[in-house]
Amino acid sequence: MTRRRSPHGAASQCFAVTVEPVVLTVRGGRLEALLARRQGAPFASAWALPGDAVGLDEDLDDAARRVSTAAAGLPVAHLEQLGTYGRPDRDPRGRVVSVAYLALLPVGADPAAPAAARGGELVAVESLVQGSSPVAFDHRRILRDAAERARSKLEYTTLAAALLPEEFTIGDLRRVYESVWGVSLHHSNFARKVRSVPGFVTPTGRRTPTSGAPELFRKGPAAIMMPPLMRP
Amino acid sequence: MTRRRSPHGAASQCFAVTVEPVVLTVRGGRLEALLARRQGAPFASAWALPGDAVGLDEDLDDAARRVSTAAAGLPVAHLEQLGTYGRPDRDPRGRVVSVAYLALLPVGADPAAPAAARGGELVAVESLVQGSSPVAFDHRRILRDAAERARSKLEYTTLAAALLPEEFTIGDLRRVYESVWGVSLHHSNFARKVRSVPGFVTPTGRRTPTSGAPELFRKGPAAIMMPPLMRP
DNA sequence: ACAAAAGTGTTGGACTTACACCCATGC
DNA sequence: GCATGGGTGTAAGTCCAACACTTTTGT
Repeated sequence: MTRRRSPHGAASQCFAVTVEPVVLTVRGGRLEALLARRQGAPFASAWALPGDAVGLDEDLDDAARRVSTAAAGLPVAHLEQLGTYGRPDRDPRGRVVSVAYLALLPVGADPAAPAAARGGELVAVESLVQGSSPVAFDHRRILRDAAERARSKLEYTTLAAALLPEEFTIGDLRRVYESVWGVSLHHSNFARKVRSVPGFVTPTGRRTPTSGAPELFRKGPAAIMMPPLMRP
Repeated sequence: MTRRRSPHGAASQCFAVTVEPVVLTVRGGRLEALLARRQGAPFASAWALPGDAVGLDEDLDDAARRVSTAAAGLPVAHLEQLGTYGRPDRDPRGRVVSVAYLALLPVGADPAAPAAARGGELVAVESLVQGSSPVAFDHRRILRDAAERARSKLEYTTLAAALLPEEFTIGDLRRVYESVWGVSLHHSNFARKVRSVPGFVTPTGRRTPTSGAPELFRKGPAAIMMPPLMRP
């Protein structure tokens, strides 16, 4: 078996490494991503993810948290590594290896104001993935992978609560599922399922002052759902 | 939103990038991984994954295929990206970002001979993950993540066939599941489930010349299993 | 009263589990 | 025969999709 070449020996190569967080949220009943229009070449005026170079003494996860927080203007509610994209030709300026992250932002905390000041905008994921908008580099692929990861993780984890403010109703949670999956779910069967999963939601005892006075819940301690809540 | 610094501008940093394939196979009713003992410092004589630096014009997937093929002495039956490990202190020699891959090797194709010539050995994953053997760098963590990925992917994909030669019996397939999961499964219910999933296995019409003359199958076209085959 | 939001009850179907039993082959 | 490897039948249980219906509250 070939021994590993020393990473700093004569055979060592030099790569630029960036993190590319895909900050997703739900707005207007759709899944949206936080992007910015590129100012200069290459891909001028195309949509791009808010990436940045990783610091020489910075952990990848820390870099992703730094960049996603800066882009959104507030801390994200969930952050996980998505995958690494390193095709030699993916950036015409040179060899860049990008570690993509999936980040989720609560719906209430609209990043519009702080992010807009930095040039960031929320864009419907569907329009980007379908190819109806120009997207820089391989970011269309990254967006597609991020959306698919988010969609499938709603099935078997309690991640949907990360897309909601601290307190929410079962109906809010159902609308998150409906928005991310692009389907409509049976309200009563959905509520039965959610309340039957131990630790998915915990009741606060209080109610919203709206019609029907739905009960308010918090995210519970459970991280996974077993059996899962399947897409129709 | 902060613009991305040019990867080759003044703010650009320099990283070593490696691929670290975790080559898994089943032997002796256990899940085993292909490792080599380190020759020099750091972590001399500890077990390490067969990693190597990515070439400057090489795709990450290509590098992983090259390294896993070289380590095993034959092409792997499955290769997928597992995750990227980039803690600043993970290699005392400098900043190394490693893209880990999960690779699967058929049981019949024992890499013993070709790999042993290169210093590679198959080691039981359980003994490595539990901490009873010394493991270099953060490779124990990578091995744990790889084993968990393999175990969970057996549930909802048809990946188990990648751990078998081209033709196999339902019993062979069941023994793969039992070895990877470390459980025992009901033979007849298992066979019923496998044959009910469209495209999991396709019959060849031939039988093995052994007691009972079990029918031989090939891997079918389906990649996912729906509903999944759950761990007990 | 009416609309909106959520809880309850019930049915049938899909799937799983466990167990018992039968079939084919090689020795 | 009989051990080995596999296939079939069936009953109990779980879970879920679909539907109708009730309750609570704000306007």
